[in-house]
Amino acid sequence: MEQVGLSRRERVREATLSEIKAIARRHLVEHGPSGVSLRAIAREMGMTAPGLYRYVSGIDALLVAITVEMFDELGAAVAAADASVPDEDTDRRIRTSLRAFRTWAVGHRSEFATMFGPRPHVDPNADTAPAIEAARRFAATFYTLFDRLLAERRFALPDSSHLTPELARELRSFAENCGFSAPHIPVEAVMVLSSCWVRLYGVVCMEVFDQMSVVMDDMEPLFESELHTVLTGLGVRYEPPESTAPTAVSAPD
Amino acid sequence: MEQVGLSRRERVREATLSEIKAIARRHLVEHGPSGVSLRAIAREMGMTAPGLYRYVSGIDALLVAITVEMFDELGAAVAAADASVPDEDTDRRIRTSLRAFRTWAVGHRSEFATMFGPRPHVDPNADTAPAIEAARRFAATFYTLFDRLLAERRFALPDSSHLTPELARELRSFAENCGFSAPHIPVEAVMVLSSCWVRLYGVVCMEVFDQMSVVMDDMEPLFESELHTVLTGLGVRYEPPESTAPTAVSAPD
DNA sequence: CGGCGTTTGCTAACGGTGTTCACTAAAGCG
DNA sequence: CGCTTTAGTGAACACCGTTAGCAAACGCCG
Repeated sequence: MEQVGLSRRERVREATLSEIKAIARRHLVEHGPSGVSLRAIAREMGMTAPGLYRYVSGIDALLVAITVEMFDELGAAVAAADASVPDEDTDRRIRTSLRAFRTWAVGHRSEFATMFGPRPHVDPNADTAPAIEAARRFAATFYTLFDRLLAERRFALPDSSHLTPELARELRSFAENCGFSAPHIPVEAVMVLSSCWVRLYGVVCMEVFDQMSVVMDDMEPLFESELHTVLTGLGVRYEPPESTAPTAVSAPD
Repeated sequence: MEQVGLSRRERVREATLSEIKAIARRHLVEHGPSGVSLRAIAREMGMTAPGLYRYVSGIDALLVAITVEMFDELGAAVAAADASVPDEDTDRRIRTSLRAFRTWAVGHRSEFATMFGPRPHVDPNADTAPAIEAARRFAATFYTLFDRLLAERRFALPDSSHLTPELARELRSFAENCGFSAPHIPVEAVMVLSSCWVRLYGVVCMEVFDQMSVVMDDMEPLFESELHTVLTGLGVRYEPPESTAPTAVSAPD
């Protein structure tokens, strides 16, 4: 990327750090979250564990670091999908983006779990700020799309009858802290956004976390069904996914 | 419970096994999932780690065992809540049961995470069948309530226009394998059930897994909001929770 | 080119983990 | 009482994260 003004030393340093993160990432997908160990990484790199401490302050920090990368990667995947459709076709852009989210998730289960799954008892000294920032960046992708829908007045804002003061307060806090909504966005809209996100997050978690696996072997139809009702409620036209083999994680060639 | 015809030996055996599980459970809530270790448990019991292998085939099996207990406990909590309201007041029973689910979840985050969170790379030799069975038993609680709604024709079945063959197939599989629906339940109903469950599962996961924590500090209003729309769609009257301090986890003892 | 500080990586060590094996001591039973 | 089954131990192996001290390489600057 941008290692222009870096001294030779800094360049090789950056390179080994990248290698560390890459191997960590691979171990994550191959052996699960608990399968990421400094010693194993060092072994694979032909060095010893303490040496890694020159690059990473500990295993927790390493996990945070790769979490950042994964959020960026997910964001890039979604953005790429979004960019692959004509700019003015908002409806298709949204469908495509959301499907890209699910596709990435089911194709990267371990990653998704560490990004969106339970945070193990996090000790206060751990600096998770970068990961949170990365998550925020990722979310922004969807905010802009949603903003567009809002601007186009695609859906009617729900009447604020069942919108308790407490909920309104939380939604306002949400809108303020999450970075988007520079113009004062109505809380009702934030609520619609939350509700939609809850549903899609819910299906995807169910699928990735392998709930239901005993009882249902392909979750894509259920995702599509949720997507359908969510989009409809948002005033976005639903269309089934374009061919490309029903679900089967496109194992081409 | 039912240790009637057990020899003295079997009784004390059962007792130590219970102690093991109890300590494991406590370590789980106090130090997180990775904080459960056979050596620590043994130490606390005044014995050595290998001794535990007389009772448990390994740490994975122990985790499965306590997962079973946790599902039973969650099921009991929900059932107790359900039983605490007059039998004929279906609406309130449903509200109470679902709120009991969330309350238990937020009050037992580590447990919820191991029950409903991502399953770490599960090696095939692990026998998770008991946990799955326990989960099934738990789910049954809600099936019966839903069955009642269905019998009372509380809500209109969605038209099967956007019900693709694939979705229908999966829903049928769901209905067959999950044990309820002895009478042939319409797939449309199963779909409504799935959709509702997805939403509530979604909010609760978001809350327990601490997504949003940066952006929103009390998730109860959002849960209530989802509950509202879910119930309304189900033909069940929504009522706000009965006072009892907004969220505050009813610190047990 | 030589010197010298900085950076890198090593070894050794401590304390922790799961798990296996061989063994003793106790408990139960005929 | 004697024999069998069982509970529990100790030692060992192979891992893990992390710290401290040290030696070698690197790169800069005179």
